[in-house]
Amino acid sequence: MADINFAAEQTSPVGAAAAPADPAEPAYDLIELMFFAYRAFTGDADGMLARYGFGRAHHRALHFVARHPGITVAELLDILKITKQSLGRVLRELVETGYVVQREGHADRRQRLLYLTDKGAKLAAEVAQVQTGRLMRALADSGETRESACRLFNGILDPDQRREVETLIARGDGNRRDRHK
Amino acid sequence: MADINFAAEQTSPVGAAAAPADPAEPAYDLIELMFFAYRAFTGDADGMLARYGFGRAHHRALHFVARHPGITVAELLDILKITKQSLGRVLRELVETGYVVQREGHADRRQRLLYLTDKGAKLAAEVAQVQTGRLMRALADSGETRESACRLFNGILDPDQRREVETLIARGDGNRRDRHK
DNA sequence: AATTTATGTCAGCCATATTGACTTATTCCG
DNA sequence: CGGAATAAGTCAATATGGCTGACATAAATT
Repeated sequence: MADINFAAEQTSPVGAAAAPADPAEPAYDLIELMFFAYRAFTGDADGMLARYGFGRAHHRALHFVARHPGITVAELLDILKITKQSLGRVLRELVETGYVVQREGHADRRQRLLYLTDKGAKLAAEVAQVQTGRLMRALADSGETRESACRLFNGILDPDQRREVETLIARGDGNRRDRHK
Repeated sequence: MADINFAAEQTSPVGAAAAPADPAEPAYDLIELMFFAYRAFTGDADGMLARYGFGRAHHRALHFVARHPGITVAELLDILKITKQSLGRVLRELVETGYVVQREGHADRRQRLLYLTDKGAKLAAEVAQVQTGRLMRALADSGETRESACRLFNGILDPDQRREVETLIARGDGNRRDRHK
């Protein structure tokens, strides 16, 4: 009780508002907006997947299999940065319920290549569509461009991860069946 | 096996690259950048707190107590959107290890007002500083302004949450002891 | 005095993650 | 060919952070 931090009571009388450009000043606005924004963002997927008895882990697996049809278990582990055991349970459930199928690798028959079933592709697309709606609305309401948003998010990554993530996203885009024009 | 989704193999021969302005097109770039960026962002706090035997839940409590000294348990629950039982465990550990103290409410003696100890304030500040560093580097590297980043994150929130979050952040800023100018 | 509110707590459950050890099938390599 | 390495799967135990439901206490409100 002797060492309570009386921050609130010790404020100086002169209150300056937002935007402290001082680099030593904690960017509480950005920190907290990140937290609340991400919670809202993942809430979309959480709610939709819960209706099928799945959790966040299932969604992540579903999403990246949707984006990289034929991905191997090892590659998926590398993206998600979880253990084989954790992914194993989730993947087994997705296979048992008919959202994902595994096929033997062509070149390397030890591999289990992952694909979505039609049912899985439909669910993944529905979730992606809702998330896209939220992000597009955010762009419209904020007046930001998609390019600037991408640059900002990319900048938040560790510098040595940026190239890797860019490549991954580009690779996913290359797997699209619905490319037009 | 009959209903595998052969998305990858069914692509049309004409591949258009990035930036589809089509609103019906899933914004996979933004969706995945959100995921990777948030993981990197929380990784900072996770790593630092783990050295003290704490997890992500402890960090969140610590952070919001730092920002709102004298906050009540009910208010903290409202911010974090978790149950009393979940917060209770985390809070007890933070109190037992001397990072948080509870004082009886002045007006309402049922309340337990939460404050950080000096030790707690130091840890919270250290984490906030590292997160701020990441976000400031993101702004610098992306060429975006802090204002545009805030607008974008705010836009990701549910529209009816935006005012509430803005108010919360402003209230936290009002509790700063280190306001200058 | 009765009710409501703020907080805390007990007990149990679930989801997601971890580590470590081990198996099986297959490929790679000397 | 045969041994080592690799891809995947599995068993068992553990930790964390959520949850529900039920209940207790003290203080405020009516």
